[in-house]
Amino acid sequence: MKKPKNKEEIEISDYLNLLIAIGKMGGIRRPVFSTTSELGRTVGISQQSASRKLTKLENSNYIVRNYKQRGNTIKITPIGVAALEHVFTDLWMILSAEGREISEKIVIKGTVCTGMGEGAYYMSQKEYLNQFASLLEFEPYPGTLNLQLLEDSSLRNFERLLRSPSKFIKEFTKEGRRFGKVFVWPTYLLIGNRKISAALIHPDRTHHNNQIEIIAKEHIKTTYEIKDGDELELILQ
Amino acid sequence: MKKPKNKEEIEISDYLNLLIAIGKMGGIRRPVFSTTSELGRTVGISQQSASRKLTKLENSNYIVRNYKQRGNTIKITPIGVAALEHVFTDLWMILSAEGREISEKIVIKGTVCTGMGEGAYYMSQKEYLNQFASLLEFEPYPGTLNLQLLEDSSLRNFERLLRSPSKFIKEFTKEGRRFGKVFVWPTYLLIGNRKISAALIHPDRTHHNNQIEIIAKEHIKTTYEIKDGDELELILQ
DNA sequence: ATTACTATTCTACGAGTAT
DNA sequence: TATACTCGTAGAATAGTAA
Repeated sequence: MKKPKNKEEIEISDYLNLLIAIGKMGGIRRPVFSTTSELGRTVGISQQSASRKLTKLENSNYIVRNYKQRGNTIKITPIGVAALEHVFTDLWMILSAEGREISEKIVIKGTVCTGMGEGAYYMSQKEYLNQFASLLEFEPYPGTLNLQLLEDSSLRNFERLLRSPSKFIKEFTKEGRRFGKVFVWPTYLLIGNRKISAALIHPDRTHHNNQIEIIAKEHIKTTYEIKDGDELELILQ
Repeated sequence: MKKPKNKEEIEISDYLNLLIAIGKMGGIRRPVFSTTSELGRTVGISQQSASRKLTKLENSNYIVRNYKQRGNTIKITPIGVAALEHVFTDLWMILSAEGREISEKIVIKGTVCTGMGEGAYYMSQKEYLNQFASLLEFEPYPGTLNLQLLEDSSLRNFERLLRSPSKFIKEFTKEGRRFGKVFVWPTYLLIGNRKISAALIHPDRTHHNNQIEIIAKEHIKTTYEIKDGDELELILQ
């Protein structure tokens, strides 16, 4: 029988080592098998403490686990991943800040331009659209907004973004044609003083030029009266 | 092995929030001014706790600070930055892995050299030997193999290792002489295509030079016909 | 083997306060 | 104001052990 989940507030840093240890086993992508003794040994605490901490992580919905005969299968939940990503972002921000100012947010700035129409073609495939919808908080408009990156800092942030954690949609084949994997980073698009939920998408983590593609719920250009050459900012979450 | 000192050990995760808060103020690049009350408020602890934690961070060389009339100027030291980077790298690794096994091998490379014979002296104490045996999968030979680290990457990995979770053997007193705490990291020693279970031992998490000490089941030099100057690799688990 | 309970030890927190 | 001490206490960690 499932135990009742009493929502509990925990301080992530008290559990960071344990979560990282589980993550290193692969617990972010799939359930991994371990025991409280092994985990305790790994992070330098007792079996009992590991047990207690696992219980707390479970009650706070940071992990789910199934007890097997000799141990647990443990998987970090999206909530747990989000907590880890939050720490990651903080560290990224302060470790990569150059010069004096630490900006509260990581920003990618660019000017609106017109792409080759490929974005619209791909985004018109319902397999892509459905997957994007399941990853994001919105159903994207079947087209992309292209931004040309100008400043070095934006390019660097983009490169860094490519190496940072992301969701992605799976490749699929349709009518003999292969549609590849696409990585997705949820962001906000700053338009005037409005903050629009959006996502930066990119097919490849290892290559890029200075142009990026963005999807959002609406067709940005018409909905917000944006035209080529306008400068927009993307705020990473 | 150097005579172990009674130096203050801290667990980075207990101080992560505070270090991140200081980092957000810019404390990685320059000394920043703050008070214990302000820092406490920022991370949700009391002024007293912030004060105590700052003192510990200082004693562990994670920060330096100067007391002014109404607060401190605080700067995170390279050691502190390395600790933050270590957490960052861990998170980066596990959050960016795509369905694959996490298997980034961390390697420390060095050339065999002859130590001062202290290692053999310490390792000849049965209290040490017994404790090592209980922590490791083997009963160590009562002596150490010394490696001189040459490459920057090896030194960096060693520094990182020092800040990572470890087992340790407890200090003890014998015939009026104090034998200190020693930290232990199980590793593998690569000799040709053989992978020997070994352990890196070090008396101090906060200080090091470019020489490391390794223990294994056998006397490495005679068993594997190793001589001074030979280059060996240590693979961290 | 495990997990995780209870009892006990111990550490870390914050209140009060000296400087 | 500051920092940082002492100290009572809450809760975290571990030992012992049941299931």
